[in-house]
Amino acid sequence: MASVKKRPLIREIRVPQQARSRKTRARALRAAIECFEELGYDETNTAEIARRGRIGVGTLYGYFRDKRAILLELLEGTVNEIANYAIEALDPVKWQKGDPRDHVRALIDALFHTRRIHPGMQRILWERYFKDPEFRAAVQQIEQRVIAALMQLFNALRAGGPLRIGDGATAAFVIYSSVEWTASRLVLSGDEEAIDRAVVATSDMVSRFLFD
Amino acid sequence: MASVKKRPLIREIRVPQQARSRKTRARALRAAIECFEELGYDETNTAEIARRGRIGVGTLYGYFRDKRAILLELLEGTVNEIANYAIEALDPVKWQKGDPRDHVRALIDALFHTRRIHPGMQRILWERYFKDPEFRAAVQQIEQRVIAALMQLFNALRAGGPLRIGDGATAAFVIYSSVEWTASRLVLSGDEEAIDRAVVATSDMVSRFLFD
Amino acid sequence: MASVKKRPLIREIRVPQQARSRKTRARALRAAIECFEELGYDETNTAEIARRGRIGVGTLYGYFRDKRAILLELLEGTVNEIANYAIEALDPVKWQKGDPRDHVRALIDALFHTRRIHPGMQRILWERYFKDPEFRAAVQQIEQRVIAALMQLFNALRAGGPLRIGDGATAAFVIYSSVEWTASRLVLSGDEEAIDRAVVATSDMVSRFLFD
Amino acid sequence: MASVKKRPLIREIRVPQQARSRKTRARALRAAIECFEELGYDETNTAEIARRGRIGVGTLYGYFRDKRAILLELLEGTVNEIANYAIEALDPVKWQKGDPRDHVRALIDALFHTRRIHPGMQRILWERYFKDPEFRAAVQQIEQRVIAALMQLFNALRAGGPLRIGDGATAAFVIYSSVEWTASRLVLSGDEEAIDRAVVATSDMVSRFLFD
DNA sequence: GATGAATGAGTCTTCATTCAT
DNA sequence: CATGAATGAAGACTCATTCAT
Repeated sequence: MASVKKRPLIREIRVPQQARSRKTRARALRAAIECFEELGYDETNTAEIARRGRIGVGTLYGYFRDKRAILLELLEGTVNEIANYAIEALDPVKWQKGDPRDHVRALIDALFHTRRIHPGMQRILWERYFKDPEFRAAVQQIEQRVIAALMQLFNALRAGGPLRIGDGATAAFVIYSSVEWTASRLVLSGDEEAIDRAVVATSDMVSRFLFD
Repeated sequence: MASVKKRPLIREIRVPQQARSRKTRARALRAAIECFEELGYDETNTAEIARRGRIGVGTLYGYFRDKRAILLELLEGTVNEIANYAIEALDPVKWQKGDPRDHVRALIDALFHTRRIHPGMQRILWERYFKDPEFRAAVQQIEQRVIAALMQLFNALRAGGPLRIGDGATAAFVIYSSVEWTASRLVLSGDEEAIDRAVVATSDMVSRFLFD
Repeated sequence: MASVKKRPLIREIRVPQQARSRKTRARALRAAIECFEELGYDETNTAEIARRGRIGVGTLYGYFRDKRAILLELLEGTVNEIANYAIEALDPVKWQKGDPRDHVRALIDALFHTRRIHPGMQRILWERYFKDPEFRAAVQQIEQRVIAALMQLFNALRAGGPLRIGDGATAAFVIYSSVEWTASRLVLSGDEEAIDRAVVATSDMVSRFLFD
Repeated sequence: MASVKKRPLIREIRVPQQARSRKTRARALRAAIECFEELGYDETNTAEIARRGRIGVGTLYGYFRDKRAILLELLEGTVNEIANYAIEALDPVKWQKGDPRDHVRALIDALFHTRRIHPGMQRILWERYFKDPEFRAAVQQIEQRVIAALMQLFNALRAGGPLRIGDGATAAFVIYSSVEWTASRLVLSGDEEAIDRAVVATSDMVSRFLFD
């Protein structure tokens, strides 16, 4: 069995306040990430997470609604982290100076190389994205924030000179999905040189799409 | 089962020659696609496939090694179909006449709209892609054929005038993954107008990357 | 299950320390012995064992790796028990006094009558012996201990007067297998008088073989 | 699942008269013996027998009531063959001349060495003996014939000089089971030299039991 | 007569989740 | 609070047997 089940749940989920409690919860998450990475989500059972976290299964269920909740917390954290990074980097103020093409390059380079999350989690992220509508909706909401930031940037850039794109929203989406996917694919391949080459190509593609 | 060890006895998989047999197998596949679409792969059990196909579970296992084999056949068929379509459309001969930008547009339009496979299968395709290394390898092999076709086209196009891209292999990969992913995402959304807009934007992006 | 590969995840087998746990495990074993006795090994399913033990199937699998492990524990225990009894009875010190013929008779009498294990298990023991090479090897190792004890006794007896046998190892094996088999056959028949008569005959046969 | 089931059978079993039919049946038996030998009874499925016999499964069921019937025919044939051999060799007329000890030796030698049946079938024979009461009863009937022959021989031998045994029936049973089992065990071991040594020891044991 | 496609009951085993201690 | 023993529903897969062709 796999995902997205009913939850007629009443159980109170503990929100750790004490230092010790926070630590226990963190241990659980660390153990979970280790398991998911190594084995995948479905292949990881809660007993294994508890064992590696040196806690009881019951304790696990004290901190998380269910197995899926652990994954979602991990995954949403990751997605948000990357999104926040991108959004910050897309701040129009930062693009006022210098060649926008260089900014494009720098951002894409960062996105392609900075893998804050473990590659195993990357795999699971996409797997769940297609499997779990609720999770997909959550991710899409985060993605919308990035796309909105892109559109704001486009508006700001238009002030400095015309962009080649007409429909900013669609352009933002296309650019976002292209970069995201190419990055994900390359992370899975693990080929560092291929990543470097792809940074160049992708930056060129995006810059030409936008600027000249 | 009865004894000690698991069966090394190789079950013969029935290869249908007779009309009746072909029909049974087809019924199984039709039922499977229906289930997978509606419920997802993991959530579909073999009994349900059999029931919808109006066949016995045993019959199912006469035609397919296991549940996974059913999915793989369906998925590989789909991936190949799309790949073959693209490869044919990328035939340099066809690009000799007319504006290459129009060819780009036409191909992307076709890829974004023509979804021969049910969108539910599209979801499962990517889900399995990240979950099942063996399947991933199979898909990547097919993808390589498309990328090779792209590179051949680039070479042919260079004869008619310089391309803006340097590293053809990387450009092909970047274009391929961008288009593929944007298409997949949009298919899932099901928003026809968004697809039309994305066709324009994606075509522009690719054309500018390649040509001017 | 959900994904692609079978579980390399090693299930931890519960080793009961607490009183409650010990009781649960014992209940499982008692239920298993009852089922095996009554129905035979292959004909017993794990659900039936669980039902009779008033425990969940899952609980069963918490204490035993699989169905076979339950049987092996039961069987090896039995075999060992009998073997240990025999080995102790074969202690040369005990044979120093009295007529060796009487010792032979007493031991065979005990072996033929003392059936600590249920006769149904006896049947399964031999059935598995021929079916399950791993189990057979385990039993043979235990048998070797008895045969070794026999040989030591022979050596000790030679001190008190010559034995008629030459090759001690072969004689030990022949005696062992003769007694073992005759006992097993008679247990199955359940005919008490036949057992008594066979004790006499077998003792005579063995004594004459060894002593005069 | 394994053995001894209900049979509310009505199906007519074909008794082959034609030469071709006899051949087909023989092919089935040959294939079955091959499978049983190689894989064991439970591990052999009817499809495999049919495949190796180059006949259809349906055909198989035309000649035999069920899978078990095939085994029983094979097994009973084997048991009878050995029993008949022994019975013939126990004919008192043949023991009139020469030292009875030599006859004992010769017979045991033959029984230990002559393995008309494949050793794999030997294993299955005992496995089924303990598993299948109906088969066990059939075998025991055959065994009774051998034991009866033994008793007749004893009576004849008493004419030529006193035997050491009192209860002929019990002695016959004990000797029979001892020899049978030792032979079976040794066949499984496959150690030719051990067999030779055991022939000597067993003959000595039996001769001393009977004669001096 | 021969065939082999079709059947579906039956089995072991896993694992998320609960709750008594 | 923490624990981990207990649970049992759920699922993939096999195979003896039948019967339409």
